[in-house]
Amino acid sequence: MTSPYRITTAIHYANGRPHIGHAYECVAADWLARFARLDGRETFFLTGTDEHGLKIAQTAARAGRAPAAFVAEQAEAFRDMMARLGISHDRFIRTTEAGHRTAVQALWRAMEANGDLYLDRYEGWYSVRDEAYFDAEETHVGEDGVRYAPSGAPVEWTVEESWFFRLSRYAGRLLALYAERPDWVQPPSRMNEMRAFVERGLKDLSVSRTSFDWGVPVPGHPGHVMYVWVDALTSYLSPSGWPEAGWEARWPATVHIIGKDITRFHAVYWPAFLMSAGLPLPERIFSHGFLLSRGEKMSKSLGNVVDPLALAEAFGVDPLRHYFLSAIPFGQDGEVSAEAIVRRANADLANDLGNLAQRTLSMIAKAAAGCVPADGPKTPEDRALLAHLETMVEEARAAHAAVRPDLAMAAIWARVAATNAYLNAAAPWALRKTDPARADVVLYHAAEAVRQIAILAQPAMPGSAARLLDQLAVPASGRSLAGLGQALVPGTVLPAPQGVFPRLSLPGEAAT
RNA sequence: GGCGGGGUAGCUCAGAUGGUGAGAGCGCAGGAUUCAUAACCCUGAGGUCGCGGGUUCGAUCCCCGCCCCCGCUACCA
Repeated sequence: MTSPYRITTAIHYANGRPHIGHAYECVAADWLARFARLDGRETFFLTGTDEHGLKIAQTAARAGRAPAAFVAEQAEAFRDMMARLGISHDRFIRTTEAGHRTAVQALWRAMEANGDLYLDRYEGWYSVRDEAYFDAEETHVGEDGVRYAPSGAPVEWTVEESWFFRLSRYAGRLLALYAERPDWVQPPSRMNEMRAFVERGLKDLSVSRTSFDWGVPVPGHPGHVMYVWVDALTSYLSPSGWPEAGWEARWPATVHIIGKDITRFHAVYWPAFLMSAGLPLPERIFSHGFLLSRGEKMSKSLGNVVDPLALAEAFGVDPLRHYFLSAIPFGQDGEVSAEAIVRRANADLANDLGNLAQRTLSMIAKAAAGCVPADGPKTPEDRALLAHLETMVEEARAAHAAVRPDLAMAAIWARVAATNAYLNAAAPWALRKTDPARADVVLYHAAEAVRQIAILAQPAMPGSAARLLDQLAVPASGRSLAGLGQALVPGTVLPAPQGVFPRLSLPGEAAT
């Protein structure tokens, strides 16, 4: 009944430091992976760094470093960020690993054996700074007589011997794939773009470079290094051990989580490579949006760059994760600011969930002698609350299947609000004086709600949710989705309640 | 230029195969309450559903035109 769940983030280009976009993608993928594990699925969560290419060689050279040492340091920076954000990847792949190189070369040979690779010449206007060729129409000749790329970098006519991949062969098969599985790429707008791109016709793809050597060598052709995307995309496959036996346990991926800017590489080139090599395709590509600051893409020149680790440091990892997952419809661009994170954390975490847990647990501590109170005859209100809780997991599963953490969060918070309303209506603090047995029943149900909510909250906020479950004395064995049915046992001794979600304030603002 | 998506409450968004008073969360205001993290709960304020035409008994949802925003339009990643 449970199928394996294999998820990847994009492979992070090791040319720069980790930024908030990497953090966002990692947190989203982490939520998906943790949810799958919680649901009892065998999960393989892969992330890593893309460490080859001319730009990295150049950046390393500028820093006076050997490329290998430079990328090792960069990879550490990514690992460190992930550790600090609580990312639960099972494998961190680096494209400079020997095993990866072996897999890339094996993929190359497989494509070659299928007749999809041929040696030719690539020529055009090349910009060294952009590391790219441009069509003549894209360039312009300046007043100084020099021809420039759109970026403003000078270009020169360059002829390079290059291997080509017969991408043109695959247009029909790609269109058939898109037609058969319209949700193969999500959101739908990205699928439309990919279909339009392929319908315009595909040219063969230059897949080797002779202008630098920091990459995977083309087998049998010294002087040629593989185009970085052949190398990078294969990093999703190489951790499986392919082409050695046993790779089927780790491939194909259930979903690739990527940024919208690299959709084409994943939705066109990658399936074509795999088709050529006779390998199964990933089951889905999900392109998320960008994080914006003050309505614009972050850039150093605008001075609106937001550092993810600084945010985690200032406000806590879980509030940051909660913001990423709940505040932004996954797939769309979203705004990030300290103000927005604080507002969200105070509204959802401190006021709603934190306060719900605190009022429930402190009433139990005071009135029920610190034990799970006794259950009893149920009123229609009790049944309504329980019924509402019971549908929470299916809503969350549907959101997970749709790769929409935001919808799962909305489903959970609907129960938080319902439980607060239930408590207000039942008023156990008043009942305590008139009908203590009934007060116990109400508190029992409130505690049950907190338990179930905390279980579902674990993928988003592992640390905070665990603290809630600790306070309800929920055993480790009862914290999975399968454990949702294990109701609290009256009489269980509970630890003294402690606030889990403090109210936040902006730096410089008086705490209230 | 071509193709695609979008313009709905202060903000972020949902929604209606055309028809009782257009929704949610946040924010804001008022009320109630005091178990709780000045939190929770209730109520509310009224947004010409981008602009102008058309079709229709009736359109914000259909058609036409216009304005604006965004994405894609291949070999940087």
